[in-house]
Amino acid sequence: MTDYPPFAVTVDLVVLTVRADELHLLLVRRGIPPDRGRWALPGGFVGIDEDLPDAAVRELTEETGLPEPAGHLEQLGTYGRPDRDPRGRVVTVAWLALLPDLPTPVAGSDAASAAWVPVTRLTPGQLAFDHDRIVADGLERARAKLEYTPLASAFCPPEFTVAQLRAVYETVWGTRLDPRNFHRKVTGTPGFVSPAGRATEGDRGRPAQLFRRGPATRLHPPMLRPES
Amino acid sequence: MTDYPPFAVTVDLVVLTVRADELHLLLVRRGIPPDRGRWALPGGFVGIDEDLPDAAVRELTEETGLPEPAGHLEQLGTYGRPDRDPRGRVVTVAWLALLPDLPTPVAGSDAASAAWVPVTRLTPGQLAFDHDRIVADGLERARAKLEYTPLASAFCPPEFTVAQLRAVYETVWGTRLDPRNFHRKVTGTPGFVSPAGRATEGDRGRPAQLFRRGPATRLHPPMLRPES
DNA sequence: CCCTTTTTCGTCGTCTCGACGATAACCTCT
DNA sequence: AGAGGTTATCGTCGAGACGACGAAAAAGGG
Repeated sequence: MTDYPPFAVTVDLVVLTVRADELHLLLVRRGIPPDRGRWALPGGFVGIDEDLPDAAVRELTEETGLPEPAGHLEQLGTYGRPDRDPRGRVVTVAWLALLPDLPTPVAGSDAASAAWVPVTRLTPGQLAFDHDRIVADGLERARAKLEYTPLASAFCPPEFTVAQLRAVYETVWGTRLDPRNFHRKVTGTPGFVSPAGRATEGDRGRPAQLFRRGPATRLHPPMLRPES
Repeated sequence: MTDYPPFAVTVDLVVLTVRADELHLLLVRRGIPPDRGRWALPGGFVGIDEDLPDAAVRELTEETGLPEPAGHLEQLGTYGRPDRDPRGRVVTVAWLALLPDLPTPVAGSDAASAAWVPVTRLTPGQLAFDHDRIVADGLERARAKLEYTPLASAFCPPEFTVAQLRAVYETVWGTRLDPRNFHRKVTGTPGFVSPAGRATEGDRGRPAQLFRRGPATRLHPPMLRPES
């Protein structure tokens, strides 16, 4: 190993959630150089004996303060431009996490100042390193995955209504969907959701049936987002 | 940088092509330990000042002997289990390449023994390191991408017929497709292919129109593979 | 000239989707 | 209690896409 170029390897997390009908991204304010004081993706160095998914889960639980990641976590991509980190050659493995809106406040161990930021309020050049591009890739991946997977339910609590699921699609895609056609599509696609048997109470309007995530891993046929 | 765990970073390539109505994978026989003499994915270490896509393109051109990668190259995923390489902590960034059938023989600089192997002849445990899993992920990615992108044309020469494109789908998916419906779908999807104006000569049957790749980057609606 | 092969164009029933009407089942306010 | 508002759920209808298949066009080989 002595004659191979030495790299540092990190994980960075694009953590998304839907709250108040807006798509939010988890950011931390950097407490150490470089880019001290700027907003960045949560992440950190991978341990020398640590597997990559383990490192991602560790960072996620540390930053969100949650014992168990209830949503979805998948590898997004690896970014390693030679000049992306002034400290040296750092390659980062980026991960995409989709979480339900957390009742727990965001306060991890080493994230003194972490915050949910609406993605509409992100401006180019705002984030440290190449995190702008990583976020853009994560958003595009999330939007695309809603089309052909049932992953929208990862943004929802264990039991949810069709309207909550529709709100996820509308928020992530930034479009409006017809409630009746959406209901037909969701309940008609086998394995998308399975009825929980119970219904909501106390809200406005007619009570809605509660559903859980179905066993399907893909949507056939896919839920296509409206064009333009 | 001195206090961060040192990693080695490599790139590995899942290079696919279609020849003789079979999907083939490019493999090299390892000339050095570990796993000396076993088949493995082409790849190598990333230079300390080298960008990741550059390293992938470099390895691809070295192994295939082609000056220009005519097909398609995209990042597949990163694999970094702590025990995946006995030499130490090696993280590899895997890439997926789709190439037309090469008239050039496969003979790279440092690949004394490289070969195209039909994917049907791969057996579990045959490849070095964790390359079995990387190949499986690459195959699934390629099969899925044919559904919603026009990437099947990456397996074809610059000018091709509808039947050649259909053969790609049938070979990669391992299914049969109706020639008439496939023709309607391909020529009816805007931007999938654009007519080259010329036609084939000398083959059996009616001459076929030649097409080039169209400007579309996605297929709307997607080309769904038949179920089961 | 007939047969085979392959490409290309049509047809028809089925399925899905978008646009919308209509009804059901709750709430709140008076 | 009843009226009105709000939301969920079910139906209907036409347009478009798809699978299964027939048929014509355009070549080569006997």
